[in-house]
Amino acid sequence: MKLKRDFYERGTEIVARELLGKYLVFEPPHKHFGGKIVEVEAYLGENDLASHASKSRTKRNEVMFGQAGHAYVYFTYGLFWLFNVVTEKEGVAGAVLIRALEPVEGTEEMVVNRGGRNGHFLTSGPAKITEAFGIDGKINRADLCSGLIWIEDRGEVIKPSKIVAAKRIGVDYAGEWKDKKLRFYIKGSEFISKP
DNA sequence: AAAAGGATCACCT
DNA sequence: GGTGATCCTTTTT
Repeated sequence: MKLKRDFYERGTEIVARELLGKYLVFEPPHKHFGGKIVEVEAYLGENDLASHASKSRTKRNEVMFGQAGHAYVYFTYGLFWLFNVVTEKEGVAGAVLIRALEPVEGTEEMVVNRGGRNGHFLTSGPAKITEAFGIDGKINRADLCSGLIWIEDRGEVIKPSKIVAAKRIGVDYAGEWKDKKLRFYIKGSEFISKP
């Protein structure tokens, strides 16, 4: 069942943990993609130097301050789109970066989108996911409580003992925040982006 | 180890 | 309104 607003409208870290084992579903016209979330990162509010929200409100990051349950999709390194989910009450910044999926539905189309790559190369990284699904800036600000893209609970429960907390990837510029254990993944999954 | 690539932001004029 | 450094990555050497 589709996650509702109140799931997202909580603390970023708990939302991140609970997104593990849920399914990201994207349905553009005549297509259907689905994948099980196996790795995420929490990006907190204005104090978190790794978070875009740390430089207070800008045109780019304002969606992070808005209503929970919306998509925050941004472009980086001149090449890649990254998909995040907005958390916290309206007015409080927060987002969860979806870093890795286990491909489940629409995999043939994903292979095409990924230039013929297959297996664990399909969605084992945040920019690989968006390429595989065909997600780009048009999805930015989309409401995950509507019909284009959403996250659903299929009844799987990930035991706390199967969840690993680790430092986030690619944020070594973030001073004292760079080593905080705000990255979470399912232990043993072959689809995570980095061990 | 490093290139690929463009939007964004901080900081100038 | 222009400039330059930077970036929540991926792929290839």
